[in-house]
Amino acid sequence: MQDTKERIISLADQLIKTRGYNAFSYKDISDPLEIKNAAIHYHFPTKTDLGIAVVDIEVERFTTQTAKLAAQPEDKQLKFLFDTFNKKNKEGMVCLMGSLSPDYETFPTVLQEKVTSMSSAFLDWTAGCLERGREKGLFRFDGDAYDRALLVMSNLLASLLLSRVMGNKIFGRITNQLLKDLNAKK
Amino acid sequence: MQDTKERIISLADQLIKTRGYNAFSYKDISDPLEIKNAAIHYHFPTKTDLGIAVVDIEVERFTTQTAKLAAQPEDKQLKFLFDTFNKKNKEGMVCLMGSLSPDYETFPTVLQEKVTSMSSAFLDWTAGCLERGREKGLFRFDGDAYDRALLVMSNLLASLLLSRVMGNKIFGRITNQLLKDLNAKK
DNA sequence: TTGCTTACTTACTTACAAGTAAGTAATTTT
DNA sequence: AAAATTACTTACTTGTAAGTAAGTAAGCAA
Repeated sequence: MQDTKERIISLADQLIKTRGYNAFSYKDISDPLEIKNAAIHYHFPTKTDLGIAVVDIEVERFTTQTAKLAAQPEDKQLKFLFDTFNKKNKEGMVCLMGSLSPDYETFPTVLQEKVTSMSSAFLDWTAGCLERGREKGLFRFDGDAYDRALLVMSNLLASLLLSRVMGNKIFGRITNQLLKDLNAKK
Repeated sequence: MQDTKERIISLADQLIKTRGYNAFSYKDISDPLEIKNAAIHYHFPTKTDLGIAVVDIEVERFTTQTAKLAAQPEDKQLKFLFDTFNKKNKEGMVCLMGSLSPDYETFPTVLQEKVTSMSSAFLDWTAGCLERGREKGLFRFDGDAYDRALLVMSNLLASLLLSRVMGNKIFGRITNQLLKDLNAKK
């Protein structure tokens, strides 16, 4: 029955990405899973513990997925990142960072630190990918790779947020233009 | 005593931009203003009514401010937009769009519509500014002006969110690179 | 000067979020 | 076979969010 725990995390993950951390309650999880709210407290004593688990799983998933792609050319690797966001957009979700960052100040320190280190992990990977890709002539951009990674991440993150408000075609318009700008050709 | 109403809106605006819509309560307003929560309900029967007022004021402020700048060259106009965001960053706030969009699905339709039309107003203005600026040779960018406005808005919005999580120097790194990219020179 | 409106307060209610204490059935360990 | 552990449920408690009904003091209007 260990998969109750995984189902709780998975539903919490969904709820955060669709409605936001401060807008979901244990009832939103216990009802669909047909368990009692105390069962959630058994696995995750506090909501913060659950939030931490969601962030940890997200980072793990990102780490294993990107590790699998490490041998591929950097433009393919970056495409994986865009595809991940595109999938979220189709599902009506925003990314975990986009959902958690506005609520950051309401979090206890332990959760804030998790969010910050998740953000670092994403940015470091993206910066590395862009840097190596530029060296190989796969990308063309000015300035520091880390600064460019900040721009790319912020565009991806915000494109999901704007899509939610302005309709989901917005996502493609932003990412297409973003990819064109990075493209080495011409 | 009409300014109680204005103080309520102003505090709600701050609370949304620092802690998020679903994380503040009438008590967070009534305590510092030294009034009773029922006094807020007198002016704003529901929390939705208060949210709508906050959005309306934001759009009004934007409209009057940009109208004042209409005669200036477009690069100065765009600088005003960046300065506005820079000010929020210094105050530890995110923008209203960045705060409200993740919670969008938890809003009743009337508030959703307000958020969407606020977003439209910002994007339309930015697209117009970029388009005219490009024609005059003040900006240099590829593609549709509206698509470019989407990129600029998404970078500004997300730079405040990322700054919150990664430290507020992030804002300058993103916006500097963004302005360099748009700059017509070289 | 009576009545109406404005801007509140007092004192509730209802609902629900978060968490806990104690118990239990099923499995695993010793 | 007894003891401990796992994965829960039952049945609470505490706190707070959102909203409301009824009252009131001050100002103005006829």
